[in-house]
Amino acid sequence: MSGQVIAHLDLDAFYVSVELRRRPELQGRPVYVGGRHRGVVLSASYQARARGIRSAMPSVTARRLCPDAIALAPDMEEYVEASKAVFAILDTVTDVVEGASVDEAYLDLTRTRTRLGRPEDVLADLRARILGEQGLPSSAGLGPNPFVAKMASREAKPDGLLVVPPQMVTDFLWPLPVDRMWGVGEATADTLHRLGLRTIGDLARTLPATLQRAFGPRQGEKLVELANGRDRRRLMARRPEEHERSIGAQETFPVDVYDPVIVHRELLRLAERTSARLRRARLVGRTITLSLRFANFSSLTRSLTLPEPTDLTDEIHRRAVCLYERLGLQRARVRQVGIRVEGLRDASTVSTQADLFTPEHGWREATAAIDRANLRFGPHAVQRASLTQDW
DNA sequence: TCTGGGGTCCTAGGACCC
DNA sequence: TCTGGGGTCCTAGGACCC
Repeated sequence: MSGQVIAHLDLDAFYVSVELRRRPELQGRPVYVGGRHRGVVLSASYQARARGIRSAMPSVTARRLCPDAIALAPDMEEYVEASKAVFAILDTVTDVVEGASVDEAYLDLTRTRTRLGRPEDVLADLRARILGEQGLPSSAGLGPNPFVAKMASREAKPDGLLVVPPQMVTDFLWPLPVDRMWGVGEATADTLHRLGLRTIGDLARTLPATLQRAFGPRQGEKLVELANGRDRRRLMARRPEEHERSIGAQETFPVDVYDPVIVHRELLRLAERTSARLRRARLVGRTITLSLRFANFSSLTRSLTLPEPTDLTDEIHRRAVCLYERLGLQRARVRQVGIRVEGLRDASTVSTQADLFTPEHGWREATAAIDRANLRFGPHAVQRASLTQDW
């Protein structure tokens, strides 16, 4: 295990940085990218953060905190393009680039020294190229494993580089507050605080059995391992979308909805989005999950597993509606609905023979035609009639 | 007009099978 | 007369990440 050299590279305020490339006049101002209606802040400039704006904060709260901040609507296509360009730069350094999301990646630099020189110089050069060629600032961390590299890049932000040699790992980690640790969210932090544990060092020195009682065997052990700077995970050379285990879509209504007819129609839209993505990825899935969030923010999920996997809009929609109807909701105020398909397999491994003798056959042909038309003429060129009606 | 949308992984109970 | 044990699948929920 020893001797690994892992880097983590993370683009700073990614969505905002992409926007600033094309609107340089906003540089230095409090700017955030966020959903407009019932949305949250997706990315905030450091000037906006100085005014208290944080990602995942409701947009209305951001506006209240800083009325003169500039709010921008997200442009995901642009961000995905920028992300691809950055990954192309990372690919020039090593074969082992593990994309963790659109704006961060792990790189294995264990074997690049003879070819490229010191890892910290490689990283400095990468950051300079990403800034020079793409106009995007980034931060990077270097450590003996992915977790330490990630923590290092986090502490290096913004626009920094932090190297944590193996013998410095505990000196680096242990003074940090537990809630800064990757893998510790709000719920875990609350429990740790109740146990009197405030720093990662406190956590590292706690008996594993104590943590396993509080968090379960796996999570308890994981916390102790990470707090001690140990992470045995091996990187995989791939993009995040290359190992998808589920595909889904969800939508929050502009206003809470009572009418089941509106929910049914939204489920059709979501089934269409989900199944189109399945087909594009040439995947089929067996388990269909319906999720609901209500006005009071409580939520539930219901799922069912089909005998054979599917990628058909109609099948997914029908099952989702069935799950919804089975709940027997009366006058529920629905805030959000979602559909997710899991148990994914390569579509080519699944026989479609049976379809030839079932009514589904016609649907498969029709669906393929709709997908082709939408590819050529845009996503909404061909839609089911019930989606084109007004509410 | 508080609280998105895309995901991953873990837990836990019951069914079912050998 | 109490009634094993393990593995896998299914379902529901929850924590976490960006």
